[in-house]
Amino acid sequence: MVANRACIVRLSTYKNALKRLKALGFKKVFSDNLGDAAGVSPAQVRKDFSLFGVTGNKRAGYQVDDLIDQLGEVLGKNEIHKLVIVGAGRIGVALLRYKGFTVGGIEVAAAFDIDPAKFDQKSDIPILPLEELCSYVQENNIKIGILAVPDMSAQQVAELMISAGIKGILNFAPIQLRGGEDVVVNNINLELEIENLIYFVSAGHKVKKI
Amino acid sequence: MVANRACIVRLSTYKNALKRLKALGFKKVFSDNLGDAAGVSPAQVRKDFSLFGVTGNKRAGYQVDDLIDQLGEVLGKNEIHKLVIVGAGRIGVALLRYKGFTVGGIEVAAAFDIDPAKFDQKSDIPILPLEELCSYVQENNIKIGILAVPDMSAQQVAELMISAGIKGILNFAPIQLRGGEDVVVNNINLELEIENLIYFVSAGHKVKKI
DNA sequence: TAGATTGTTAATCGATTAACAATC
DNA sequence: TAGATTGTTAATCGATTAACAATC
Repeated sequence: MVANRACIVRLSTYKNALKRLKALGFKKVFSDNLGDAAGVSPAQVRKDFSLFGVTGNKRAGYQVDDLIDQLGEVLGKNEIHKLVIVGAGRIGVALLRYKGFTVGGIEVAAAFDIDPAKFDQKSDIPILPLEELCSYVQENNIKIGILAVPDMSAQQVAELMISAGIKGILNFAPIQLRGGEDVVVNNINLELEIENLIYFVSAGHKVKKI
Repeated sequence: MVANRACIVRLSTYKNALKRLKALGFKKVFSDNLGDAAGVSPAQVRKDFSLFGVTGNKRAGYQVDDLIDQLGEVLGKNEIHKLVIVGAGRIGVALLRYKGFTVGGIEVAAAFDIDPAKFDQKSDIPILPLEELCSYVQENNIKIGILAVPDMSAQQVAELMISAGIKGILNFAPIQLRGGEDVVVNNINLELEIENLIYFVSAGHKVKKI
């Protein structure tokens, strides 16, 4: 069996849960604890691990530190990954300033915009002209980009990113981006999430997870 | 069969796609077109519709306007829904100012924070003290809230929201919120999304959608 | 050792797809 | 009418869960 996105998402969730458990002083955990913390069944936890050769000790569960490390290995998170933000509007800038990334081995290298008023070449994380995107991405061997531009230009800018060599896009525009064979697009669509809440909150709809 | 979250998400996606098709001048569509626009199979489109009694015309496809209306009805989006934002940090404020909501029948009524420096009672969308959350939510009969506070206080603030009567939470904190029987929690976890991209972009992993 | 928990296989469950009769 | 597309049923596919042998 090949892992699907849902499974990889769970691996990340386990890792996050483990970090919190570690902060609470846990030295080892069982599939039971982890399932609880991640909101899935213990069988699911063990199954996911077995797909990736992540192992523990029969009868003795998993060593927290060791497990975090194994999961980081699978997820490619034991190195630092650089990314760019395209679009320095409200969302782009909020992400630019977001401190949470640094902890997780993710580094925002630079942002890009077309509006000269946004440019800020000297900052720690510079905001550069969009024309420089291509050369910057290539020179710094960046593979991941966050797309936070208005809907109308999203597809066009996405193509620019892809032509520059970006292979993974986190898309904030509420459209179905046409990527390409070897490009992964994950979407964050706020309105859709809220619409979804409205549906499940409205009278009488039974809640079903994920 | 009862619809699951994935199905409801698709209904929203169809509706968004329809609005774009409408803007392009389409008067009617076929399950084929819609599937393309939403990135799913035509059979899936028809199946989803049939679950909710959304119908078209044999041989003549679907009238765009009519379909948007039917979907809006199912999704409870033909009225305006108010929501509150809890936490007026970077993300909270970015959402506060986000214009996209107004189009979609979603209205941000107010935001809340504990920091007096953030208060702004006079603005169109006021930023109020957290202590007023409960009475505000009850007086305005609000059911949906966006949670954008730091991780450490997220669970506690969520419980406050729930006790005030909030039934649906869009959670930006990277933790598994313990909600409750009749509370729906949707999570947006930026780091997790990026981690996911890293995995699929890293050498040799085959891409599988959703 | 006895008891408990893993890792894995088999069983179940649910969602997607294919196919086709109905029909405009 | 003939052709095309819906709506729905049956078949397939995949993911989750249950169960249990292995074993620390």
